[in-house]
Amino acid sequence: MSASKRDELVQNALQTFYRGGFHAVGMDALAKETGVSKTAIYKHFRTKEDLILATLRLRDEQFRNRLVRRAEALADNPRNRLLAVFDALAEWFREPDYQSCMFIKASSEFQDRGHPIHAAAAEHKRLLLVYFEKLAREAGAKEPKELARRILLLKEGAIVLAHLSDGEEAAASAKGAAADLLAAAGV
Amino acid sequence: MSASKRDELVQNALQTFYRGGFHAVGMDALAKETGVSKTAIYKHFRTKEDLILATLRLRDEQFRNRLVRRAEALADNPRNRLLAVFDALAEWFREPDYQSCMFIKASSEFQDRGHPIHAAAAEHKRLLLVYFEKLAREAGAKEPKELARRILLLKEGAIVLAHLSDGEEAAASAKGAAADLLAAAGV
DNA sequence: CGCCTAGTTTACCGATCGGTACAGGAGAAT
DNA sequence: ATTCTCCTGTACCGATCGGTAAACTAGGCG
Repeated sequence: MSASKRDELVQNALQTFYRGGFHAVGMDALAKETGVSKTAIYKHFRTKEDLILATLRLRDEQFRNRLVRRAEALADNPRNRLLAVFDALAEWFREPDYQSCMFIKASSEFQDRGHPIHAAAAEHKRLLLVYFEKLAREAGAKEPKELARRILLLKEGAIVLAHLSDGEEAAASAKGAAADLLAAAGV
Repeated sequence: MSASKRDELVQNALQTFYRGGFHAVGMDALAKETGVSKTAIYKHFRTKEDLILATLRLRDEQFRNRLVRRAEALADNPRNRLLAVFDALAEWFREPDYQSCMFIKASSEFQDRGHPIHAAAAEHKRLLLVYFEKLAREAGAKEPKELARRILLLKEGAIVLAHLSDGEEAAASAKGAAADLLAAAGV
C-alpha cells in the first residue's frame, strides 16, 4: 500500500469508527466503507487494535491542531483564547454528525487502564491540559495548572452533555463558567 | 423466574456490563457471570437491548439515590450540598473498580440519538440536572438553572478525567471550581 | 398423587467476528 | 517482455455473536 493510500485508509477508518463505534464496526464492514480490501489492511496493520491506535494518533493530531488554530484565529491574547476554546467547541457541536469525543468513546470501549487504547486516550487529554496550562500561565493566572484543570473539566463536561442533550447550551454554559473561573484566578 | 431472581439477574448484569462493556459482553458470558441460564434470561427479556435498558433503569435509581443520600449526609444546607456532591464523587472515584459513568459508556456504544439506550442515558443526566437546579434554587442562586448546568458540566468532566487520569485531582479541582461558580452566582 | 412454575443443560440456528490463504491484475522499472 | 510491488476479490478458518428448541428437574400447591 502506498503511503498516501495508507493515510487515506486511516482517515476513512477514523470516520467509520467515529460514526459506528470500535467494537460495532467489523473488519469486513471497515473494508467496504474505506474502499480498501481486508487483505491490504492487514498488510500494514497486524491487528484491528493496531489500526485503531493509528486512527487515534491521527485524530489527536487533527483535533489539537484544529483547536489551537481556531483559538488563535478567534482571539489575540491568551486570556481570550482560553474562552475562545469554547467557541471552537460550539462550532464542533453544531456539525450535523457530531458524535462526542473519539477518545472518550475509545476509553469507554477499552476501559482497562493498562490497555494501549485507553493509554492513548489519556495521553490526548494530557496534551490538551498542557496546552491549557500554557495559555493560563501566559494569561497570568494565579495557579495556571489548577486553572487548566478546571478548563479541561468544563471542556469534557461540555462534550458529554452536547452529545446527550443540547450542544449550544452546553457550550454557552461552559464558556460562562470559564469566564467566572478566569476572574476567580485573577485573569 | 421469581421476582427476586429477576432482580438478582439485573443487578449482576449491571456489574458485568459495567466492567466489560455492552457490546463486548456476549449473552453466553453474561449467563455464566450472572449464574442465570440464557434460556431463563430470554424468558423475561425479549432481547439483549431490553436487558440493557433494565440495567440502566436500575443504575439510574441506585446512582441518584446514593448521590442524594451522600449529599444530605455530608452537608446540612443546599449550598453546601452542591459542594458535597463532589465529595461524594471523590468517594466513588476511590473505589478500586471505578470505571467511569455507565450512561456515558452506554451513549458511547449506542450513539444514535434516536436509540432507546441513548435516550435512557440522556434522561439520567436530565434528572441529575433537575436535582442540582432544586438545590441551586433553595440556595438562593441568581440563575439556578444556569448554575445547575455548570455544576453538571463539572461533574461530567470530573467523571471522564477520573477515568482517564487522576480521580482525586479531578474531584478536588471540580469542587474548587464549583465553589467559585457558587460565589459568582451570589451563593 | 399430578400438575404447574421456574428454572436447568445441551444443542443448535444463521450470521458475523478477527484474521489468513491464494490466485490474479494493473503499473512502473528494468 | 519480465519482474516486482501493491493491490484486488473470493473463499475460507475456528470462534463467537444474539437468539431458539427440546428435554429435564426441583419445589409448591391443588
